[in-house]
Amino acid sequence: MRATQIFGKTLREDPAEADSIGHRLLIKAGLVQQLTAGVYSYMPLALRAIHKIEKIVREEMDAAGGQEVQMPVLQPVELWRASGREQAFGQTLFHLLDRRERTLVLGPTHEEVITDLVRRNVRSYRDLPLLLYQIQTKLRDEARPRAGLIRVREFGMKDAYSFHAQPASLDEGYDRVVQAYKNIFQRCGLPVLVVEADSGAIGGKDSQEFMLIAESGEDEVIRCSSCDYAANLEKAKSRTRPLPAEEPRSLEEVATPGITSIPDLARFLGIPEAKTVKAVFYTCDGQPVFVSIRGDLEVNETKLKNFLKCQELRLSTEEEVRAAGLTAGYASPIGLKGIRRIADDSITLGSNFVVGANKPDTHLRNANYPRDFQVDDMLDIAKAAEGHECQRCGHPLRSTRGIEVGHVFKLGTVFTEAFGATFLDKDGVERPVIMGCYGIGIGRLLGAVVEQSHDDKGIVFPASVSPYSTYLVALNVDRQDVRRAAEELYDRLQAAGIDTLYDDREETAGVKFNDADLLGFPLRLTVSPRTIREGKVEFKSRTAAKPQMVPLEGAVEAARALLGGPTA
RNA sequence: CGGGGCGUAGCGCAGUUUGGUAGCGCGCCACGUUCGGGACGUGGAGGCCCCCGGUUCAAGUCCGGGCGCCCCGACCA
Repeated sequence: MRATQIFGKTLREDPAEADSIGHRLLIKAGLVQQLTAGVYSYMPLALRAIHKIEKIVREEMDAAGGQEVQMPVLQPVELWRASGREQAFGQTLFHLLDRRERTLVLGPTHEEVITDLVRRNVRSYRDLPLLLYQIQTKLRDEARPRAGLIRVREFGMKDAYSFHAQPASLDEGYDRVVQAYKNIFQRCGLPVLVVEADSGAIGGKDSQEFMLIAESGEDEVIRCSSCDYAANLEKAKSRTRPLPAEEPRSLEEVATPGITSIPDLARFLGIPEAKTVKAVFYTCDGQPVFVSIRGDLEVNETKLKNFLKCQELRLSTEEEVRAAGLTAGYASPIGLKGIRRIADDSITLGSNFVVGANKPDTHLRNANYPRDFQVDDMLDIAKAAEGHECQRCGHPLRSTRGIEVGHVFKLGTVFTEAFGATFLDKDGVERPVIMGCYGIGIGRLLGAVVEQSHDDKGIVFPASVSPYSTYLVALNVDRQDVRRAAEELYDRLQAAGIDTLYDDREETAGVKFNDADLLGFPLRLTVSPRTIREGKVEFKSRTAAKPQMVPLEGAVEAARALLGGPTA
């Protein structure tokens, strides 16, 4: 492709509405353009990168035994009512009416459609296992699109679904896809971390996310500084350090005027925050829930929500707290009645805690579970945090941010039971098909690559996903000898299967070199009066500090060797 | 949904306080000079000042309403 002909060009100035580095580079390099919030057009260069990513994805999915299909974006809402996910997705699900006033939705994902498809086509255990995948546009009316290609409302996604007769087969298929994903990210030049993940309201058992560690990432990842434990904050567990054992003392009131927060309370009484028990009030689908947790910890709302199995979980309003007969700031699990009580198991790791007295300006010392109060349920609902101990090895945990580029789930039979997708096993018994699902955001992957791989001059594309492998610069294109040498080299590169963007514009050297750096293809070749005088061409790798000269006649071979074979 | 910011040429922005001919830089077109890290000169094209309504002799500017975009938070199978 010639730079004089390509659609789209680089920007000289930084775009105004780009926060992350990756987003800024994508726009400045002219790769993508926003149409409306969270909706982007892909320019020819970006699309070439996307196609290369998709090729890698297809190769690895096929190698894992996948078969590619394509399912509709337009879907009847009834499918979503059948699975219960019209509610679960809520406003994120795009709805529309057709001319006959039938409600359709724009697919945010395809579990419903694929399960329906499998129901119609799978009868016997002999039809299983199956791994089906597609690369299809997804639409989600996100509350807040942001960060360029990272969170958008319309995006390309590779989604795959596996179907099995036995749990062991699911485990095996799941592992195979995980390996395929590792291969895909590695081939795209992305160092990803596989972390344990929450599977959401309608999830199954195991779930893992593939995270690119990045400052601009939306997710918080907790990982061990020593062993390989890593998890999304939503899922992460940590070991809570027990407090030194003490003889239980008797309960006594203490005046704490105006002290309503744990930090104030600890300071006022001269005790560590861990010696207090914090009370947090939630409203779970309209029902109040009283949560107790050791004062040095925070509630992990995802864990709590999963346990309560509710649609909506939120902090209670002041009115709701009052209506439940509680005194905000001084609420107590002691003597509590008529409200569901949940506690984090951290309250057993210590004794003689300070808790609220359920009357203003007063707390109680020496509260001990279960001597002084009981709860309905006790489980791990604590948020892991930097500095906590790893539950596997005891070393300190670290917190980092990450971009989720892939997510895999063992769904089990949640969907197949809802849709009646069953098969007959060897014994002639009808069973629900066991299911797994696996996603990779294609556009997000491109965004992640750029976010991750750049320097102060621009993008540094890994060769595997670079729009072109080679940027051929001709300087002084008005000179016939330069023009001829550059054109000839361009032809030879193309004939050799090396995909090349040929900068034949009448621009100065600075403009061309800066664009070459900004676009970040792996190899830059320069033909100029200076080089052809010696019968040479200048080679510069995007990551190399200095260029080197290569004879013109050996240039194609040298490029091929550098790039590791044909690249088109 | 709560909080904040912004809508003026393709892009980045000034002008709005105090109403009076719509500007700057980059980019774009033409010609000339330049030619290895975002050159220079001369000439030019390009505007629904987000939209609707109001006030006024006069509105980019003031008033009312709406829409859009961005950021923080909530939310995010």
